[in-house]
Amino acid sequence: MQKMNNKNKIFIDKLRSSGLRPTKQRVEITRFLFNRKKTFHFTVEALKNSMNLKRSNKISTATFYNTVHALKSAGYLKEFSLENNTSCYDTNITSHHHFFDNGRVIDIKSDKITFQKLPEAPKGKKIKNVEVVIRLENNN
Amino acid sequence: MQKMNNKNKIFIDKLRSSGLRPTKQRVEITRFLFNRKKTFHFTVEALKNSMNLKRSNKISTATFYNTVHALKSAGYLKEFSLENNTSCYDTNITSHHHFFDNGRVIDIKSDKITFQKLPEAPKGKKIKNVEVVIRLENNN
DNA sequence: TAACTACTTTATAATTATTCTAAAGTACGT
DNA sequence: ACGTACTTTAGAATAATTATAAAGTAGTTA
Repeated sequence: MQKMNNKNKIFIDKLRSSGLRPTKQRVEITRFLFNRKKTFHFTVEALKNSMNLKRSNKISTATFYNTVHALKSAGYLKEFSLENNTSCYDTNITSHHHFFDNGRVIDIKSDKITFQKLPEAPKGKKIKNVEVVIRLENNN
Repeated sequence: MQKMNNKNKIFIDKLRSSGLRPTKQRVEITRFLFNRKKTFHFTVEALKNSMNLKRSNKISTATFYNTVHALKSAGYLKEFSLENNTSCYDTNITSHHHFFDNGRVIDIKSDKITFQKLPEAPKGKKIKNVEVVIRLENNN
């Protein structure tokens, strides 16, 4: 398909290492997700709406879901559940925590939270990761 | 409706203070949830199946959802999202944390986790609560 | 207690997020 | 350029949840 120009190399590499062929649609999605200064959070539905808004040739829902899932399985995205039972994905894959502020999600750098005490894992198990959610509300 | 015998008084009181009339169905659901030694976790679907299994006169889905929502809004249940984007409710409303072990949820007493450092809330906001999820995996 | 009214229950339809399906299209090794 | 396995797509299917509206009930009032 499209030439493997340098512009897309890193996105194509992400797709390949996620086990996906770099199709036109997938490269565009991956570029949209990772070609930016700051990491961000998104739901698949929001991603779809946002990308398809300005397109005449819409990318299908299934392709969004497939691509996001593969990127997540490969470790390029982190997934977490929102209050309203939808999956939210984070392009920030470094270990970190979150503020939840009425549906808005804000990153907390890992070093902002440290533990004095943590429980042992039950026997036969070990800790895979520790995630903290700090729920916020308005003052007074 | 049914006499306000002592047997059901505490369940009826829970319903009343949740803004619900103590109907037969609601009292039965509330009794099922709170008439036990240990707290537990459930999804609405699981609750419904479990209670309706042994009943000839099934309680409708809507009644389960309505009752659980009201009890949760009144603070008698805590809600959290599972990985698979379904709502899980906890009859343990004391502050505590959770192990997530492949779909199984295990309580962690609040005092098993203490913090050395926590971030400030953004300006205009304050911390409502802090929830920790420790994800487990099998050894080696 | 009888009657009334607002709140409930219920079956079923609607909705939302997500996954599946199968036909038409495309990447890429040969 | 060819062929095959992988993709895209629209639309159907599924799962969890919420909405609807008709029939039933709680609780107040007479």
